Amino acid sequence: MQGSTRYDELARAITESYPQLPNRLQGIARFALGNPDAMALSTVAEIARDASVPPSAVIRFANALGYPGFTDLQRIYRERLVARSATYRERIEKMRRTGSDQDPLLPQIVTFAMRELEMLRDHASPRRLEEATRLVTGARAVYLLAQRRAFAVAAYLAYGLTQLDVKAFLLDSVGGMLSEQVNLVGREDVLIAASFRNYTEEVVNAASVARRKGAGVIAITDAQVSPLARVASVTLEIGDDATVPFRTLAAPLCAAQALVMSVGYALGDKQGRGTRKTPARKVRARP
Amino acid sequence: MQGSTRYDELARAITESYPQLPNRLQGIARFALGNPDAMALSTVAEIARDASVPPSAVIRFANALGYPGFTDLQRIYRERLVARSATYRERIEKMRRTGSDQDPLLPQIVTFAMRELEMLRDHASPRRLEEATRLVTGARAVYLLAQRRAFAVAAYLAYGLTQLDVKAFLLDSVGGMLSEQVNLVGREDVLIAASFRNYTEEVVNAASVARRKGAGVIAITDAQVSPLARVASVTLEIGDDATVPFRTLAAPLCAAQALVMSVGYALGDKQGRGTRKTPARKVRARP
DNA sequence: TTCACATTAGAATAAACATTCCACTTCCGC
DNA sequence: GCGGAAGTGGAATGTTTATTCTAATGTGAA
Repeated sequence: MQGSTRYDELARAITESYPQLPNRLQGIARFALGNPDAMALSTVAEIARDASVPPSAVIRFANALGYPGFTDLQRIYRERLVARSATYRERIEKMRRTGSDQDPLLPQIVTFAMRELEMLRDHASPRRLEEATRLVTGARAVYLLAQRRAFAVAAYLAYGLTQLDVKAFLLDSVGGMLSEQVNLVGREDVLIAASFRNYTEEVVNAASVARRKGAGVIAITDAQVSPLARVASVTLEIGDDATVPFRTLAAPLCAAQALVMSVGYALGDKQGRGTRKTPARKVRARP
Repeated sequence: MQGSTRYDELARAITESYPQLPNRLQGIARFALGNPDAMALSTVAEIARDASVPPSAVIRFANALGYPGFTDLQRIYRERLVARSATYRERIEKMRRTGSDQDPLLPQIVTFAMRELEMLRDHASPRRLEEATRLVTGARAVYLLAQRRAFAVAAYLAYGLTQLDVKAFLLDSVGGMLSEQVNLVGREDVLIAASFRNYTEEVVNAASVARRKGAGVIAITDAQVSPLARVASVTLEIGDDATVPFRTLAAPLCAAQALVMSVGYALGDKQGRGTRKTPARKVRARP
């Protein structure tokens, strides 16, 4: 990752050219350095008012720095505002503009996966993860449910939780007995269900049934508005960036892994199977 | 820190009113929840384009939420953007002071997953992906094999390939009949096996058997030196950074998805099920 | 003091933009 | 099926906003 952003360069350029700038433009330079947020979001007129200059001076300021107009200058400030997680988004934007479907396939997929992971990081709520962890550690048994594309998530959860000696059962609908399997879920149990657009009806229905029976339901899904989230007790949401042309499973699986590891830590603390560290290390070694 | 911002309230309002919203507006609601930065900075036309709706629908969306126009709605998103960059600055400050890795769990996992994806991108060989694709498209049937942690990869491949009308069978060892299942693999078939450290013996053995019987074997594994790679016809390797303290499934699954999509393109071209573009788009829509 | 030239303010203009309107379609209750 | 209401897309509209232009003002050298 590079050390200096376009904004950093701009700020340096303003500072350096400041002495050569005409009077009025110096005033704007001071304003720009001191109010980058305003530069990003205000209109020329507003900035002019706040910096006590006429609007045209603001344009001339942009010109003096080598930009064709204020709009181009403002772009830098806006970038900075969203810079905290825009790296992969920008890359995707660029791919769309250049229309480079000719990139090798795998780098493309990796880029989209990265973007999804960024979304996950930004949307993730530690509180919800805690709640989910509490549900799992307090449950008599944990049932895992997902179909089609999302099935991999349930499969991983079954593996991970079983490794922690949690009683985890994969509702795999072998023999077409999904509804019978769902009936196993009782008041003291927890169901973890994963589903993404377009949401598999059976999964949503099953989650709904489990909830009505008094079981805790943890949803791993792409947005709060997903039908699965609506019937869940806790939702771990992945986030949904419309500019990503297709989905990977990277983010859902990381969310699942976070849950497994969080449960691992919690059990290590509670049951005192060794020190606070020891079980944790065990968990970290093979999650 | 205050409990809830105007943006939080807005997000909640969108989530709650979502079910009552008309179709088009639901699409915008999803976009708005998933792309708050875009909502803050883009124009109506840009948002409309990215959310695949006409511009007027964006206005109607704002109206539906009780705002006189989009401009007023956007104000909320801009507030958030400014507030957010402030707290982020604080966070950096704090991290520098404490110099600690005491991040919440999920951001940590995401960081490691991203590192793995970078490794995958750097190690990926387009040529090997092509070879694997050729094997799959030329096979009578494709068998998927993986155990324990890697099972999710096989599960995904089974789903993805089946979607493409490839005859794909998941060797799930139900009933403990793995060795019998492996005997199904014949000279004209292909076995895709996934395994990572520490390599599951059964998987390596099964791959070895399949190879001796004349079947093509595609390995998804972490390095060329893996015992699985040694018996494979083609290896898609993930790469292995020793500094990453634990593994995620992000990279293996992206590799699997690359294979699925590559097969999808190849079949689209070969079988001429529509134009060059049509099947590709279908694949991209739900990979 | 005067000329030449850069600087400036504010009006004029052009571009971008949000918003409205209307014809058309879809959906729902009867 | 039928009528009405709700939803939808796209063109037309009016507003906001950036930018340009011009006349006026300040500034420094001769």
